[in-house]
Amino acid sequence: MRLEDVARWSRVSTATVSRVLNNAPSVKNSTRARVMKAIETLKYNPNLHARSLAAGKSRSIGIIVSNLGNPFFWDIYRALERAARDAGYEVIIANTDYSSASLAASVWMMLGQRVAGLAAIVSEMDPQWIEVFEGHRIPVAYYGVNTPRKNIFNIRVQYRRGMEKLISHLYSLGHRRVGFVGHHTELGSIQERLKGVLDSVRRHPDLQVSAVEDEDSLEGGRRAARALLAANPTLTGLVCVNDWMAVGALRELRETGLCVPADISVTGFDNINLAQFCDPALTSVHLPRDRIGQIMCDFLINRESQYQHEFLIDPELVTRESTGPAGRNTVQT
Amino acid sequence: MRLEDVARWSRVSTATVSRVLNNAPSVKNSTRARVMKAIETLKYNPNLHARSLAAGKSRSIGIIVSNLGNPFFWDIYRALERAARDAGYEVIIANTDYSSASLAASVWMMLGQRVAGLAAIVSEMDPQWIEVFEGHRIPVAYYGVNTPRKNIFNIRVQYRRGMEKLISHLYSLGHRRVGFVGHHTELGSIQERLKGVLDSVRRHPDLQVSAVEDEDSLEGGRRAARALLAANPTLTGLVCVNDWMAVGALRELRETGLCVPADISVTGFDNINLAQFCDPALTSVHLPRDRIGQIMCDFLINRESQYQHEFLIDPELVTRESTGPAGRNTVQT
DNA sequence: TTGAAAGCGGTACCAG
DNA sequence: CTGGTACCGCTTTCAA
Repeated sequence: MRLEDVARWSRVSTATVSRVLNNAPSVKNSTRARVMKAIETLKYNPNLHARSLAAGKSRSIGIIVSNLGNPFFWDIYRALERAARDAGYEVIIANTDYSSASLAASVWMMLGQRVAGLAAIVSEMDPQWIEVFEGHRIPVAYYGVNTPRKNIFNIRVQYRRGMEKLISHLYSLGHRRVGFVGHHTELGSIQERLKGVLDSVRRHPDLQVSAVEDEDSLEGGRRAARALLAANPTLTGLVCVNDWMAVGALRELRETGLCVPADISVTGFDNINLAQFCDPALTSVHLPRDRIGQIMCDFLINRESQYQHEFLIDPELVTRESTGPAGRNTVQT
Repeated sequence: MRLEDVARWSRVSTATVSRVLNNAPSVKNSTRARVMKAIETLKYNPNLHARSLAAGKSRSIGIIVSNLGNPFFWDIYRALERAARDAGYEVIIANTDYSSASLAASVWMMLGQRVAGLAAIVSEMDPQWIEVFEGHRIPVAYYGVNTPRKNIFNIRVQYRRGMEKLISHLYSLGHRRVGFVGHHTELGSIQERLKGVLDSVRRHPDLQVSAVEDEDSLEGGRRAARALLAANPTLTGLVCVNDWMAVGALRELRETGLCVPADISVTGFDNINLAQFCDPALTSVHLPRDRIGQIMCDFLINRESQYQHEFLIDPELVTRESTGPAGRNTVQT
């Protein structure tokens, strides 16, 4: 079923059918109706490849994320998709699993698809890619690029400030020995969170921090918590790189018989919905996923975002049940 | 940067470059090397649209799901993606949000993309689509199509058996008044779960069931639980259509001050990872997402699945902490 | 308001 | 082993 079939059926040229398909204004109503009917009865379905090849562009924007299984990314995707769809665009997703190889493949694919714009929400985004994109003239919205760069649209979360808020919160509750549950710490934006922790340490000389890393998953969080406690049984607080892993950590603590927050406090990051649904509800720091998704889409499509080149986010502390005064593990001096 | 540029640079014809790109065996090593180098230095990136238009097919398979935000669907997607990638295929995702309109759009898009195969894991899949697909000659793997049909590959979960296992489990623990947390009950496969519940009622005449529905989300589960308890304060058990909503329900119960399972038992469905990470861990029924994803992909790509036309799954009961003997709410007769 | 025809960037068949 | 060259299905001038 091709354009030509529809054209023949409705006794017009393919050009006219094409016009109808694209709502060109210059088509007589009667012919338009005839063509529409043909499309209908023939169940014609345009070949998107041919369409974007001929048009030289595709009505779709791409989004690459590290781990869609983590609700944080999912929320951003949702917001971006909604905005894109409202503007008449499709969204193509790619998941990288924090793998550089996978990222490369995804980027390649997006480029091959000739997406109209690309949202890169991957902590493993290597600066080299930025140049590749510039060469391709395709607008890209980044998330979490830390090295300042001119002429790129970047959403930068002030992780360190977020982490500092969390750490200060714990410190003021009397915690002096905390563990950090991280993941893929070699990566930029994540590294940033760890730095936030370490900075806070410097600020509070009597604070001891031990870090461990595992994969970004419930199981990863659980294993990390286990490792941390095994090496350091007297920890009174667990700072997790994100809520997703924190939920895993909570599970491990429960298993061990430790009560949160009576015996040990736990903090997350991102403030995903699940943070309110786990037990105890997680103290976290809020990242506006909806906003992020919208802004990125807005930039990609309209290209005239009111935010020049960088959009800064200062995460806000959200205190819930998982943090409390340092309890029985506290050294009695 | 087009094929022709590469051809010119390496002093060969576009045909040869194409051969190199597709690993055709009949290319002299020296020329292959030259072309490769050209591709490399020019940073040539093939236009996927042109490619699949010319080839008449695309190396990608599509997957349509109802709610990727629910880990159940995510797990299936992951398995399918892994299998597809191993076979050299890309995977295109589409999410429908349980909306028929959205489903139609997704199907249309997949058809337009000329996917090599399609996995439809949507409870709202209307039988009419099956005919559309047959007209398009594209292999489709369905999940949860209940009305028996010849010549389609379908993975059918015996929801009713699963539900019966859950209900029997509760019944044997002394529960006689249970609530059903459902969602979109007008849809086929979900309807099936509700039927499972109702069937069990018939089997146990003294069992009372009240049902409520809400959206498939943590919040939805929570609201449903609230509604159920408000209308029926003496329930001793909550049967949820899936784990995702069950986690939301657990939250509500905790809020209300009810202890699970001491005061009220809760069951899920799917046995997603999160079921082991929530508190209390959920009693559920296991659905092998990995297996499902693999089998679907296998069928789509190799088309000679050892499973003829239907793959039946009999969900297995997994007992955990969220269910126990009917407690204080039990009527003292 | 409509049609004819030249591409868009590849693929693949047919020669050589 | 390599080149020439019809398409693939649709968009988009340019004329009519």
